[in-house]
Amino acid sequence: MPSVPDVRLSPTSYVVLGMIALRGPSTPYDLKRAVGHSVGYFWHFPHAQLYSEPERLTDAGLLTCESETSGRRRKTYSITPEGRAALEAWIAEPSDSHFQIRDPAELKLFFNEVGNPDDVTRLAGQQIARHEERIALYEGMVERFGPDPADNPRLITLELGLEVEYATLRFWRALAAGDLAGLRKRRDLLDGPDVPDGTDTRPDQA
Amino acid sequence: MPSVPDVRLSPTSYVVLGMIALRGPSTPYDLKRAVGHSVGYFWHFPHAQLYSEPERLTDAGLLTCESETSGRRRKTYSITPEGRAALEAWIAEPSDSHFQIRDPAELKLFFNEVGNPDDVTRLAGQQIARHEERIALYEGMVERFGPDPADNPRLITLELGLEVEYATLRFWRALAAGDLAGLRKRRDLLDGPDVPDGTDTRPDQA
DNA sequence: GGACGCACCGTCCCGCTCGGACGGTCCGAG
DNA sequence: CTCGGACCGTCCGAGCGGGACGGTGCGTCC
Repeated sequence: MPSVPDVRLSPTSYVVLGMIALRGPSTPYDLKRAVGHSVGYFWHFPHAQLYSEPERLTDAGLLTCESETSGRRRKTYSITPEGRAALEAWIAEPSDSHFQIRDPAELKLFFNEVGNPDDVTRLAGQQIARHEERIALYEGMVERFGPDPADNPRLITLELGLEVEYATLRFWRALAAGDLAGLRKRRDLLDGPDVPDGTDTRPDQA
Repeated sequence: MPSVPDVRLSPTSYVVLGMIALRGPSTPYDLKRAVGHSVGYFWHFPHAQLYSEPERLTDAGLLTCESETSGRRRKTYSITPEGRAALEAWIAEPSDSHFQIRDPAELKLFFNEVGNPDDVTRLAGQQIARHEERIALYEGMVERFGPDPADNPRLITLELGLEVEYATLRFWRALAAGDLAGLRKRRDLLDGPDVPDGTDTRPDQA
């Protein structure tokens, strides 16, 4: 196996690698569309990177590139055994970091003290609408593929997306209704009132 | 009111503005710590930006800067009326974008087909532990401040964080147990089995 | 059937982001 | 006084982000 120049593989790298592994040889534009209606829903990747990243990965020996000569300039990338190995290694290795939720609305909520109170109400209304829309979208997808995740393993991720969307929706509805206590109560109903496990990680100062 | 050179205000900008609005005059290091045990939990901001961003904002007239002369070089930033106005305007204005969940684990799950099946099991186990830890941390914070969000409006955001953490935890537990159907069932129990509202946004191709 | 219009596709650019390395500062212990 | 370690600030280089721009192919209309 030829030695691979060490490159930093970012999440973007793995998305490219993964998409090509799942779909077979692809052009950047293929990737753009594939990402756009799958992982793109919860993690946005700007399209320009889907052009530059495969180049990097080709240099690193994880992809090979075939340029079309006639007509529209177009490059088709395929995954190499090294690429597949790198992808599998990443999947198998323990995850390094906790998730991030990048939600401007959440920031606005946090800083709501400086605005005026009914900003929060408006914000909540907006978020409710937004998340309802998302849920309808996701539910539609589930419906079109059948509810059984065995049919399409990629749909498992959709289920996670739905769970999070519903949770967020519940939160904003409770906030709009001024009933956060009810939210907590319903949560306990599902999970039991006790904190799960509780390693004694001490929360730090706030 | 002096005219303000137009600058792009990013979420980072508003975090800086917001933190200074809430806390009063602060040094970048103050901001770093304040962010670190609040918004930093769900949206990571690299510390270097908390030094450079206030500079930008000062140029834009949204902050003022006072340098300490003696001892350690240190700059204390305060918010100007223009800064506060910009912040309030942002809070009031409708949110532009949907949240993003940047979770490497979610990506790994999506690409699980290419790895081997028990990678998923290991992943689930890891995530369960990770989220339980987080929940314990957050619950600890809630406890220290009392459960009544009226006591501290900043804690409302914590409640959202908890809701999302619990949802995610439920998902990974269900996945580990091989019972995603049960997950869906419990969700219906909370929200009713019907898709909320459903604007007829058609899901696109998959 | 040439000219036009528009969707499709690829590239470039520039400012910001990111994380880590590095260096200075303060304070307590030895 | 000196040393060490926590505290604090700056710098740098690679990567990200998103929008502008330009080319390509195809259908349409005169």
